[in-house]
Amino acid sequence: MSPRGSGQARQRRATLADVGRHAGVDTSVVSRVLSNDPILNIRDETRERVLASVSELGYVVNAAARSLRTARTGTIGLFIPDFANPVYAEIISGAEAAATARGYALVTGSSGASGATPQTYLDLLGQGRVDGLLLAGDALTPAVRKALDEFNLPYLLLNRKMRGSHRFVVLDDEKAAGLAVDHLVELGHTRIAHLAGPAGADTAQRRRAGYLAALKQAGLPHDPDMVIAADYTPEGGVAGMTQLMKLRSRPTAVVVSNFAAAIGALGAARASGVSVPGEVSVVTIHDSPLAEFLVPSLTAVRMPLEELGRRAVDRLLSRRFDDAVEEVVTGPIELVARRSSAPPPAGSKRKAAK
Amino acid sequence: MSPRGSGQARQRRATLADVGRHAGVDTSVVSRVLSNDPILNIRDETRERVLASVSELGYVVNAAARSLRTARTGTIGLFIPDFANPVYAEIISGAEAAATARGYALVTGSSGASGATPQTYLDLLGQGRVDGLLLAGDALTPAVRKALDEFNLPYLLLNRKMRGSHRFVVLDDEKAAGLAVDHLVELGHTRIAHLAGPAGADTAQRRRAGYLAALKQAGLPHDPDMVIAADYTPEGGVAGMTQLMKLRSRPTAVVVSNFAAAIGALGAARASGVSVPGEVSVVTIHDSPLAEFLVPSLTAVRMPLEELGRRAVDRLLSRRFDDAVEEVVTGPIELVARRSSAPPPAGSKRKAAK
DNA sequence: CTGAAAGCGCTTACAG
DNA sequence: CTGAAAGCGCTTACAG
Repeated sequence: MSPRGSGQARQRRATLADVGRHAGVDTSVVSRVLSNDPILNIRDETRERVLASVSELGYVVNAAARSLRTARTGTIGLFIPDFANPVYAEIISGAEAAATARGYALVTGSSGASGATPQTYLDLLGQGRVDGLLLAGDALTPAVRKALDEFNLPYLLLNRKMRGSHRFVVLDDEKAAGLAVDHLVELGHTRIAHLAGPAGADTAQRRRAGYLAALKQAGLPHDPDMVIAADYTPEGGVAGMTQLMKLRSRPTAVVVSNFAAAIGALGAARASGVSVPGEVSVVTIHDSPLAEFLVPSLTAVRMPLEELGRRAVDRLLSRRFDDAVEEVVTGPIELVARRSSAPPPAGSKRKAAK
Repeated sequence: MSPRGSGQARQRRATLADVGRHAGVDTSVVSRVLSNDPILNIRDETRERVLASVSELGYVVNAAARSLRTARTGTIGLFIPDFANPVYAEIISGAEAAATARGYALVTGSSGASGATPQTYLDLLGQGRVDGLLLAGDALTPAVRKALDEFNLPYLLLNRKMRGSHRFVVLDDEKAAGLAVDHLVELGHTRIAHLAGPAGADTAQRRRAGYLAALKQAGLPHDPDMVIAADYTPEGGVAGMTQLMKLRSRPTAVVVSNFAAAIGALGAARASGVSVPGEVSVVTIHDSPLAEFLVPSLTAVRMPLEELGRRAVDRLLSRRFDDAVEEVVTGPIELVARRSSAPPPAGSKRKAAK
């Protein structure tokens, strides 16, 4: 392992040939026994002997040799922009479960880590280390796409649609935003703002669309001042909320597109002396174990992120490369009501009407 | 890639032989040109021709073939218990940077994911997919250890010491806890409690030791009632803080061993009607971008997690397998003072004395 | 049916 | 010095 000191040879691992010799059969027989080749005719007694040798010698297949021979690796890669985003923890969990269930290894890497330029990870992928790729966030740059096409490497966009690509698995972000709006409408709100995500983010666009559709459905007017792009960060939420609080006629409720931004929004409201939910209700998309512990605890729309990871792996593994995959995960989306949402203040109607 | 439909053969990728043919040289020459073999004597003109063919054919080395030949993979694995713990995001970031800088790929996996039993990932590792392993959390169970020894696979414990293992890279948790105590002592606190982590966690033990040492250093008595084991979760913090608030003679400050637990502790204080920092100050170990946005914002000891990841990779790659590695990362540890810590309430001296 | 052989794509010791 | 050949450890089509 050491770049220097090549010595210290690792104890040699048992090979198929070792097992064959030990059991007195050909290596091909061992291989077939281990892969349960239905064609193989072998006496039970011999099979037992082979298996005993395998376990006695501690034989484990050599992935490199198998992969060289079969041109498959049994590994799929998942690239995410940032391990710090808790959304991905759940996605990874589902993806790992699905990969494991199918006998694949899932390796996760970050496409934006310090020092890891896209080229770095492309080099790795181009070397045939994975059979397919799940790409979240902005991982599919034009350069990456070109390389994937060149390598003929199957891939699927995860939680992201992209112009010109017909291979993605996403959540029903429209519905999620709609649920948030519906909840606020039921509480009696009529002036509902939206802290949308960054302009470039495709999830943000779909949530925005869901917000607008739900407003329309409820017969509420759409005020463009009430929709503000905000980064998916606490700072983004602070900036957006601060702007909303400066409006002549303030919203009585805000649908925030992202949990981190919602934390910032709560902070900004507090800083401006605006009571939540007394003066303004806040609902966020994506729940988190922390939501319960914020002040006030945060009403959130829970998304089926594990299911998203699971479905993405399943689709990647079960489709031929050139098939289109355009799937919206149908897992349960539900609003978890907590303290940050309540009926609008008594005076708000009048205020809005003036 | 598809388990069914094997057809749809991927376009064949260029091999060394293709490049050699294209450039009119032997494959071995191509290999040597690409690896910059200093022994190789070749005319500049020929070298250019080879390189041109490489780029024209889009040749990329086949990792499986290289790995089979060299018995090395150029990959190291990092196993963490849980992607949802934000501490690991920073560690991964540092580890990826270090691995990339050394020409290695870092693949990250979770040892505790649903469905991924230890055996599952052991099988994968045993197949020779990585040259070495970084293990965080509880990943090194006795079974795992036995297997690693059997496979002669180099590994290093990350952020964890373990009885009987002399291969680890950890942070200076004692110092971190000490800084937290020192900060509170400077503010005038004399009754400083500790929400220690779970009994089994080695980081918890070291933080506890640092807490005790700092108390002693400050000449403060150690009250066993003031040290309470608490899970590294918001719920753990709630339970621990609730217990502390019931003490006859309450602490005026609490050093919490973990950020998630600190969030729970703040919640519990609020629920009990105890003002932070008015009645009790809270300091946590590990900073987070969220600390700023909690109510009150949370004083935290910032740890060099990226450096931990970086060092672990460096040590794993530069040591021979049987060398002992016992390293405490020396990166900067610093206390970030925010609103959750303040001088003790005026009456506290009297109260403590009664 | 079954065993022996070919060959996946590399790297590098070695014969010339 | 340099090119050709061996061989890493598998799997599987195929000859017998």
